[in-house]
Amino acid sequence: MIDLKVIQKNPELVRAALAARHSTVDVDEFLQLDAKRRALLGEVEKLKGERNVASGEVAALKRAGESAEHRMEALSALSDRIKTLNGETEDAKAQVEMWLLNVPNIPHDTVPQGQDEHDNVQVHRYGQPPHFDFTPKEHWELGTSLGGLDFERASRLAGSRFTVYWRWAARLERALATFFLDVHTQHNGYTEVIPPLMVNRATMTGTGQLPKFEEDLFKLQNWEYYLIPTAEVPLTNLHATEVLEERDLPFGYCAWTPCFRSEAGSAGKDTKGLIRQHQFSKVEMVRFAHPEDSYTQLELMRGHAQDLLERLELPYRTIVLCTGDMGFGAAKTYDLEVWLPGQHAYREISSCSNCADFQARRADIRFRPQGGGKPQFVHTLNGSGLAVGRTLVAVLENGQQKDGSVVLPKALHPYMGGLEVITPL
RNA sequence: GGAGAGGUAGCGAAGUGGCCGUAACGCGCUCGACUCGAAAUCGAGUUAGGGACUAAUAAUUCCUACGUGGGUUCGAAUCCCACCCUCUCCGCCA
Repeated sequence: MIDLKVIQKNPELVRAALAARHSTVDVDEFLQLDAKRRALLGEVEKLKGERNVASGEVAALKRAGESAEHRMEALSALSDRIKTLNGETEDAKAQVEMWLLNVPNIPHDTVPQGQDEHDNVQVHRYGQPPHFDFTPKEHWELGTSLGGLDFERASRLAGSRFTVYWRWAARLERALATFFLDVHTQHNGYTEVIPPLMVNRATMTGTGQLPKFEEDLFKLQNWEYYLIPTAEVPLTNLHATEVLEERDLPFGYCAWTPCFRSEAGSAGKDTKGLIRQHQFSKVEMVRFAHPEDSYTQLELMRGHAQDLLERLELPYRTIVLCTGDMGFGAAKTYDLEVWLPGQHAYREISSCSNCADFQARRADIRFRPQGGGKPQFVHTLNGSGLAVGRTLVAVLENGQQKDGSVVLPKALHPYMGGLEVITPL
């Protein structure tokens, strides 16, 4: 949620920012709505003030043992008027809030202007796409023939966009996640968390999934619970409504959780393999930062994600998303794209965003300045570190040999019980 | 699922229709005194959100908030209804 005061004082800035994101939100309509709200509020507050004074007089009369009947009669009409006007004010306030909840974040100055993913800018690159003296296979072929991935049984159990992991694949998923968590907790100072995988509506609103993106979520029937689409949701909301201490900032949480996404609107996209699933696992990093420090923290967190790929010897590139391609809550986003030889393409494996105060404002996460003073909103950041299923894909496709076996990166050997090569059953 | 108790500031807690929300009292925190320094002690300060007026996130002033939402009333932390959450006991259960 962006700051109401920013829109009031600097509507031009907001208009420009929204245009850069192709948002169709109408700022002028909002300004009228808000003006109406304030006019109503001023009036109702004035009347409430009158009532408070008059009620005090009634109390004084009664204490003095005098009759207050005629005053009370007059007040009855005033109270009715307040009740009506108060209702109108509440309606106006709800409209203003709903508008604000549906407005995307304002991009940071350093974000490149652009229409869509073609205007994203590469900022970093690591490694070279490996050369194969045979035609590299795609991961679903490798995973299936090596007896690890089972798409057929998964679709029988559930439907499309699900996978059963057998044997080495199940172990590899667990190994990757454990490896990621170990690096985050032992080298990068993250605190490991196991959060709820189902959360309520307020939590989903806090990070920006609701009210705008309800169709992307799985919701339980007869329960006001949603399955989390990413651990960003529970981790960020861990401190909802809290006032943190400035000296504790910055700090970070990490969690390995399943993620559930309806993938509404991506019908036909990535229908084969592990790339786009209704259920996938991801290790997520979330950071809480001081507003003055959050872009430094974004670089740091992007480094944490990059480091994992380098430890796994996987070639990748990092791009900064342009204004037209950024997510709803982000002020700036880096995507890490890993090279997939089977697809002969770079594919997203991590997304690291600074949401600035956008989520903090929704979830009401503040910190108290050390010298005293009013609490301020913190800045929240989130990043994948990393998407586990997609990393498994990258490990398979990059490590494949001509005979169909897969050589595992050294960093994983201890996590795979010493296994170095995956060979057919 | 059954029975009971509770939800008030950073924490604990008092308050059962107006004199109690700039919220008693205690703890914590901040500043000051004492001290070589610290502890202890003493003193002062310490909720948030919104509106008006402003260059101001300054001063002033007003409104709102006692779990959430309704209701009764001239007036609700206090009375009534519904819901949420926490705790205790019982039942069930990985």
